[in-house]
Formats: sequence, structure tokens, C-alpha cells
Amino acid sequence: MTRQRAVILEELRKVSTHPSADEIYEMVRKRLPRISLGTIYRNLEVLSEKGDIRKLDTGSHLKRFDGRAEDHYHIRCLRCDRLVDAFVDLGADINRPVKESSDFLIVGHKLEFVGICPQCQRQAADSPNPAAHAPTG
Amino acid sequence: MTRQRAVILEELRKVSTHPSADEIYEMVRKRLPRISLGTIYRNLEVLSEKGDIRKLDTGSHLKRFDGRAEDHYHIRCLRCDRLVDAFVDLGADINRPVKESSDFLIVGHKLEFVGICPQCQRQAADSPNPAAHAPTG
DNA sequence: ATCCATGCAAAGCCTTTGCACCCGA
DNA sequence: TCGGGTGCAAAGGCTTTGCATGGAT
Repeated sequence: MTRQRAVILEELRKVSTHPSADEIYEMVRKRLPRISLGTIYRNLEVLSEKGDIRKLDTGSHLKRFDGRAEDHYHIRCLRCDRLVDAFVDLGADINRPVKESSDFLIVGHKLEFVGICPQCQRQAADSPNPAAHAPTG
Repeated sequence: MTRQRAVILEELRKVSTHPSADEIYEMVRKRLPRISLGTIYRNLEVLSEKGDIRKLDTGSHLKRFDGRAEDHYHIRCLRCDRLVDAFVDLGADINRPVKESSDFLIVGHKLEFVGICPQCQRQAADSPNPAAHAPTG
């Protein structure tokens, strides 16, 4: 665990904004001005493989990272792309119907809720936006 | 609806493999040898905005397209990235717990199941692979 | 002394975009 | 004639990678 890796992990754990690699780069650079983007990417990869953090590749093309390693879902704002944690209990084993009807060996699922965040709901009063999409996955 | 757009739609509807833009390019090129990748991308965008097809941006970095426009989920193979349809009924409104506990205006969700496809399960006997990831979203 | 991680920069991959041409209305 | 769609090629955004240096054991 190099200093770079430690700082990346620390900074990521400080926030709940699920920053992108580039945003993490900016955060870390304040403490380690000479760090490179490549190092950021390499360490984010290592940390997520170790299970210390999570790489979120659902949704947009831009990958986001989560300092919370325990299982939980996220809600994404369709307007501003804000991503927040959602610690909800869905009440049942969501995989079961698929396990029963498919010949795949199901090991899990990726689920992300989409909606409009409170901030954007307020703004929506001013400038309404062109609707949104439902289940896709 | 230009000839190019029509052929793209036709070819996409012929298959159930959820091809990428590049794969669609190769498919369409057999019928329209002079078509360009740019046209493929532009038309896939238009078609998915019209609701004729679906753009699948869950999972990998590579976008896939689905000729079936009606709501359904997918299962992705962790080993070979194969993507198959899963027309399952989850039995309950998956959004409800989130609607109740979040201040977002929930409009839907993206869900993708992950597992090992039958083909890869067989191969796994020969060369076991390094585990897999569970819920991420 | 060795080995791995770093910094730097270049390359890579997928996708988007500018622009002139062409085709159909 | 007009306007949008096309082909082509270049640019773009994010991520990965090669290589020599550098720090730690």
C-alpha cells in the first residue's frame, strides 16, 4: 500500500459523491501534486479488485467509484447525473425468478434506480425537461 | 426513414445477440457496402430515441443494441460477455422501497443479471476462472 | 540489489462531429 | 430548389499501456 494508494482510498472514503477517476485525480492532487492520472486509474483498479472500493459501471459511459464496499444500490439523477446511495431492502431474492427460468448460473445482478433528484425537481418548475426512460438492462 | 435506417433496423431485428454498433456495421455492410460507421451510430441513436430499438448501456463500456423495444431485462455472462433476454416477472414493484425511502422522483430502474452462460459453464470444467462479482449498481 | 509502483506521454478504443455531396420531395 | 441524411475523415473523451525512473525492502 503506497502513499498514493492510501491517499486515493482516503479521499474516496471522505465523499459520498461517487466521483469519476478524473474527479478523484483532482481531489488527490491537492495532497499529492505530482501524482499522475495513470496512477489514479491503476490504483482504483487494484482497490476495487481487492474489494476496498467499488467500481460503478452502470449507467453512463463515465465510470464512478464508491468508497463504500458493502453491497448497496444507487439512484441516478437523469438530469444532473448525481448518484446517491440507496440502502434499501427489496424484500425478496430478486435473482430467483431468473435462476428458475434461465440456464445461466446466476451470481448476482446490477441494479440502479433512475429518477430526478430534489434539486432538479425544483429547477424543473422553471425549465421543464423532455421526459425520461424506464427499465433498461 | 432512409434505406440505411431501414436496413439497420431490419438487421438488428433479425438477431437476438444484442450486437454492438461495430457488429451492426458489419452486418449492414453486407447489404449496403458503402455505409459508414457514422451513419450506423447516428441511426442507432435516432431509432432508440424513437423507441424502435433499445440502447443498452448497462454493464460493459461497449454499448449494445436490442431490436426488441418492449421492456425486458438481460442476463450477461461474466466470462464471454454474451447477453441474453430475460423475460421474467419480478413479482413486485421493485421501485417501491426506493420511492418510499428516497427524496428522488423515481421513474424507473436499470437491472441486469449477471452469471455464467451454459457454454461457459461447460468450459469451466477445463479451465476454472477467477470468481465473479455480485450486486453493483 | 531487487522489484514493484510511479510519472509521463503516447496510444487505444469507442463514439461523436464537421463538412461537402447527394438524393428525394 | 431545398433540406435532411449520408460518407468520409478528423476529432473527442475516457482509459489503458510502455518505458524509464524512483522508492522501499
